[in-house]
Amino acid sequence: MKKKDNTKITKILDATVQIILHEGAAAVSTVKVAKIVGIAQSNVYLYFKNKNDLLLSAYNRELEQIKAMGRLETLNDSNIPVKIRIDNYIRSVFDYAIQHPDGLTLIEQIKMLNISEDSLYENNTIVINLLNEAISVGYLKNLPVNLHMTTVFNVLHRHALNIKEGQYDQQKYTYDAVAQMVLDALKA
Amino acid sequence: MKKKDNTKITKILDATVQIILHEGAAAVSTVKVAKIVGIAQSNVYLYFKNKNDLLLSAYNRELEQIKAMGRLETLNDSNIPVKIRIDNYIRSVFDYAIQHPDGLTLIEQIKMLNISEDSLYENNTIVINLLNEAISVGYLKNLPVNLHMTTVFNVLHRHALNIKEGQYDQQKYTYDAVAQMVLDALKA
Amino acid sequence: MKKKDNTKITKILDATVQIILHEGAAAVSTVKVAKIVGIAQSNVYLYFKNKNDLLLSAYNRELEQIKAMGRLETLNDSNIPVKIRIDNYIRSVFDYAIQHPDGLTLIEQIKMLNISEDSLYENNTIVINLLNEAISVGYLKNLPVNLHMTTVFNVLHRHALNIKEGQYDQQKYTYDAVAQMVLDALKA
Amino acid sequence: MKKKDNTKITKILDATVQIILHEGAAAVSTVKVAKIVGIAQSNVYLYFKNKNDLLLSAYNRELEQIKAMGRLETLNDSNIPVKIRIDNYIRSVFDYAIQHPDGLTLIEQIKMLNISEDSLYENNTIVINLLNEAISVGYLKNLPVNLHMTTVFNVLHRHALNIKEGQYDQQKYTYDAVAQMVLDALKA
DNA sequence: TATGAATGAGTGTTCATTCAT
DNA sequence: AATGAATGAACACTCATTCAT
Repeated sequence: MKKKDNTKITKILDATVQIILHEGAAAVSTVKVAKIVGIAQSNVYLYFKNKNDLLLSAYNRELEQIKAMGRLETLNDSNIPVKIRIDNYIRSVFDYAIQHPDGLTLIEQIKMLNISEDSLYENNTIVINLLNEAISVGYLKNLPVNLHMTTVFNVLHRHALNIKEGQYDQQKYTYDAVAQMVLDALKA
Repeated sequence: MKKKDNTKITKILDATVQIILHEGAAAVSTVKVAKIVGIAQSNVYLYFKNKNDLLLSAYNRELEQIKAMGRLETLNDSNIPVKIRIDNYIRSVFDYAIQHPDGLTLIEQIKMLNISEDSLYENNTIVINLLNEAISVGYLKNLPVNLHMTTVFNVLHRHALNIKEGQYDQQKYTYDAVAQMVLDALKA
Repeated sequence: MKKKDNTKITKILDATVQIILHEGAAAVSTVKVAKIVGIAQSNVYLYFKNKNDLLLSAYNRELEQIKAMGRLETLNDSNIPVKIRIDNYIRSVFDYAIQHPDGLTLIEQIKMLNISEDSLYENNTIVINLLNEAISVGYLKNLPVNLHMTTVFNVLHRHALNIKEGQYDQQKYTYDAVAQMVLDALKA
Repeated sequence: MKKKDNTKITKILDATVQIILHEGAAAVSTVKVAKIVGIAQSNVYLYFKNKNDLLLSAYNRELEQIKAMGRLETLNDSNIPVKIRIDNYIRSVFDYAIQHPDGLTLIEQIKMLNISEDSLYENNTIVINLLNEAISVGYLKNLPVNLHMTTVFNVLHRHALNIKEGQYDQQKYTYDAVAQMVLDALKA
C-alpha cells in the first residue's frame, strides 16, 4: 500500500483533510483531491487502494498525532495518583483541541460517514482503562465510560472551535474554568 | 413549491430520514427516496424544490418535534424558579433522546453536511435565554452557553444511543444519575 | 426493467449487436452503444439495469428469434417419426444459420464472456429431449447429447459464415450435402 | 523486444493463460498479469511490446505445443495411406484435447477477441493439404475443409471439456466411439 | 534487467434536475 | 398531481503505456 514517496502521500492526505474541513467528509472525491495536489486523478490510486483507504488514512494519521501529543504512557502508570492522571488526560485533550481544533473536527466528520471499518471504532484502551480505574476507586461517577469521554471530547472541542471562529479570545476563559466544567461532570 | 398532499410529503421525509439513519446523510439521493416511497423520481420535485430543500425539511421537521415535546413556553416563564426550569430543560431533552434517539442522530448528520443555509444555525433563542439567565443569577457556570448546550445534547444523546444499541438496559442507570452528570457540568 | 419505449430498446440492442459482431463482445461499452444510437450514455441505464443486463438481453432476444423460427412444438410431437423430427431440427438450424449467420456468432460471443448468469446455460430442453429419444431408439449414436448439438451448431454456423464471407456461393453446396455431413456424425 | 530471460517470459505467459481460462480473454490486463507473476507492471513491456503481443504470444505458444504433439511430418507423408493419416490426425487432436482441454479453450478465447492480426488466421497448411488430398481421392466428403476442421476441433474439444468438468468419466466413452462420430462426419 | 511513478483515456454507474405529457 | 424520458456532470476505479532511474 504505502509506497516510497511520503511527501506525495502527505500532500494527498492534506488535500483530503482540507476538503473535509471546508465542505464536509461527504464532499471528498478523488477528482477534487487530485486537483488540489496538482496530480492526475488516477495518481491517487498509486498511494491509496481506494477512497475508503484514503479517508481511513487521514483519520488514522490524525489519531496518531493526537496519541503522540497526549503522553499516553503516563495515563496507566499506577505510581501516579488517579486524580493527577485524570487531570493529565483532560489537559492533553484540551491542549490538542486548542492547537488543532480541526483535528477533532476531522475525527468527528470521518466517523460520521458510516464507514464499516473496525479500525474506526477501535477503542482507546488506555483512556478506557484509566476511566474505569477512576470509577472503581470512587473518584468518577459510576456511569458508562463513553459518557465521560463524550463530555471531554465535545466540551473541549466546542470551546476550541469557539476560539477558532473568533467568538471569543482564548484568554477570556481560563483553562481551569473550562476544565472544571468537565471535571464536575465526571467526578462522583 | 410545497403543495397540499401532506401525506406524500410525510412519506418522502420519512424515506429521507430512513436513509440518513441507515447510510448517513451523504447517501441520500432522490432516486433512493423515490424508490422507497414508491413514486417517480421527478415526483420528489413537486414537493421539494431541490435536494437541499429536502434535507432541510427533514431537519426542520425533526426540530419542530423536539421543540413541541419540550414545553418551551415554560422555559422562559419567570414565575418558575430558574432551577426548576433548568431541570425541565434537561428532562425534556432526556425524554426526547430516549424516545427518539434517531432524531438527535438526524440533527447531527444533517449539520455535518456543511449545507450553507442559515436556518441550520438559527439559534434556539429560548434555551439560550434560559441559560443566560441562569448564568447571570449565578446558578450556572459563567461559560459560553454553547458549552452548556453541547454537554446536554451529547451526554443525553450518547446515553440514549447506548440503550438503543443494547449496550445496557434503560433501567441500569436512573434518570437522576445521568441528569446529575449534566447538571454538575453546568452548575456553578 | 423493460420500459415502454420499445423502439429505443430495439435500437440499443441493435447497436450492442453491431459492436459485438464487428469488434467482439468484449468491446461493448455503454459509451459506444449510446454513441451509435445517438443518445446520452446514461440513457442506456433507463432501459437496462446494467451492462450485464444489456448483454443478456441481446443474447435472449436472439435466442427467442431462433426458437421462433425453428418450429419447436413439432420436435417433441410423438406423432411424427423421430427421423423426420431430427431432419426438421437440422433443417431449422440450417435455415436460421443461412439467414442470420450473425445470430449464431452473437450467441457464441456472449457465451464466451464468462458471464455468471444461469439463463445463459439454460438447457434447451426440447432439443435435448429429442436427441435423447433418438438415441434411445437407436437412431443416433449413444454419445453425450452436447456432442451432437455442438456438431450441428458449429458445422452449420461455419458453413453460413463461409457463404457470408464470400468464400463460396450458397449454391455451391446443396443443403443435402451439408446436412448429410451432420447426419452422418449423429446417426448410429 | 523479446529478450533472453525465458523463464520470465514463460511465467508471464502462464499468468496470461491462467487469466484467460478463469475470467475470459477480455479480462486480461497487464496489471493482473504482473500481480500474478510478482513483478512490476511495466516489466511486462520488457518482454512484450504491448498487450496484443502478449495475447498473440500466448496464442502462438499454445499452437506450437499442439503442432509439436501431433507429429505433423507424417501427415503429408505420401508413403502412408491417406486413411491412416486421417486417423492419425484425429488421434492427435483427441490426445491433445484430453491432455490439454484448456489449450483448445485458450485458442478459442483469443480468436474471439477479433484481434486484427494475420498470424491468428494463418492457415494450418499441413492439415489443409491432408484434407484436400483425402477429398480428392474420394475418401472424405467434398465439402469445404474448414467444415471438416470445425467438426474435429469442436467435437473433441467438447468431449474433453465434458470430462474435465466431471460430467462423465473418461472411460465411459471409448476413443473409438468418439472418433467414429468425427470420422462419419468427414468420410464420403 | 527492473521498477516505481506518472498519466490520460476509458469504464460502469449514479445522480440532480428538467421537461413534455 | 404525476410520470417517464432525457441528459450532462460527476464519481470511483482500471488500464495500457511511457519514462527516468
